[in-house]
Amino acid sequence: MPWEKTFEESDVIEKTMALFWEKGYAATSISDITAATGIKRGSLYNAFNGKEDLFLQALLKYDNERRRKMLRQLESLDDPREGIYRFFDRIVETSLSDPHRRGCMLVNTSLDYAQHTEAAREVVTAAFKELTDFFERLIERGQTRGDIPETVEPVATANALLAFLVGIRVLGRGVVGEGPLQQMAESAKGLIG
Amino acid sequence: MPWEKTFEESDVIEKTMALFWEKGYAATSISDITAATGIKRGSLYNAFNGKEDLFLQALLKYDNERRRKMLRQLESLDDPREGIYRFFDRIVETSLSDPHRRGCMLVNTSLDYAQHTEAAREVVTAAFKELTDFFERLIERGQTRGDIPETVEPVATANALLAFLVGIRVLGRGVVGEGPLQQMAESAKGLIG
DNA sequence: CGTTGTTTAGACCGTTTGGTCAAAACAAGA
DNA sequence: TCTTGTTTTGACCAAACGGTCTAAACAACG
Repeated sequence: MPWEKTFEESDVIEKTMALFWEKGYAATSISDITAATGIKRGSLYNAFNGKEDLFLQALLKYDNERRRKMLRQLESLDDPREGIYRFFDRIVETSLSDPHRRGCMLVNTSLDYAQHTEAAREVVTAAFKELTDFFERLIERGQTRGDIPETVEPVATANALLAFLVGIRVLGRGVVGEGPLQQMAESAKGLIG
Repeated sequence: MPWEKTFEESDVIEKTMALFWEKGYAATSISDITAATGIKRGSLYNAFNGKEDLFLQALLKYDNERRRKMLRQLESLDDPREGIYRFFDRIVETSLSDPHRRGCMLVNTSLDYAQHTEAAREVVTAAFKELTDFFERLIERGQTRGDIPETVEPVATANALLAFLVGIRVLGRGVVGEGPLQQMAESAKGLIG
């Protein structure tokens, strides 16, 4: 008896994500979303629970399809040090190649931390936790392989790399150009020799 | 013939600054401002040119009374390396002691770079330029005094310190606690030996 | 083909948005 | 005290906000 939806929910979320990513939560309106997706207002509210829910879905999609995917790829490399190197190369490259200068949606959201739902905050917190764990793990693996000096303290360095990541992604939104961004990435790599 | 204003413009800007600083441009409404200052709507528009102008004034006030003041203090120290050390100690301390977790208004604004007026963007750009110049200058002075190793490349390191600054201030808004923040500051100091 | 249960469309809701305006209030100079 | 030029006040504006709701459109089942 039912009737299939005429749109793919994940397509809507994908386009919605692009909006929240670029303009942030407060500056993105429901009308922006209906305009960008072609979905009519009523259908949107029939499929989702409102703006907050839409944002959470978008954030989860970003987290799954970008952050998680990237870490998975880099973790599978033979050389762990190379994993961290490539991580920062890709961060800089991604920042520069995006014409909209959207940066990283998780970093953007972390700045408005207090304004968001508990659910959204948990996504951000977990994502950053997994990032430092990723750095820490790769550092330790690099040390057992002899590629990374034993003088490098894994936990502290992982936190420092996180700071670099956030700094690069924020400044990459427009304040700073290609040169400085690359220098920052080189400094980050320098922390693990 | 005139009639003096019954409020101090700088007081209004001060309270307005606190709002924009905490919630950002888009999430702060004119009603928020009239509520916080007690100024009636019409008087506000009589004294200022609107929301964008209000934000610019607030940003300038922040830049002058916080960033400029801090750099001036630290630059007058005898030991330039100590200047950079104290800089990061104060950044962490300031981040943690603010119950509202507002971070740095210039950093917050830099994330919404594209959304702001050209005038506001110029303030941010100039502020960050002066920050890297500050780091660079202190590094060079530290090197001529023999306190900072000659192997430290002033320009690249200045950019790296800027990345740390931004990272610490963003993560200090809530995602991360005291321990990691201090570790990041220590890593920043570590860049200049 | 009619019933059933969902989706769609878009008019509609009250509230809030940034911004304006006319009239009243006012202090200082004449 | 009366004029003068600015400030204050609060009502007012159109537009946009997030969200609701009803009626029509629809595909699948009996």
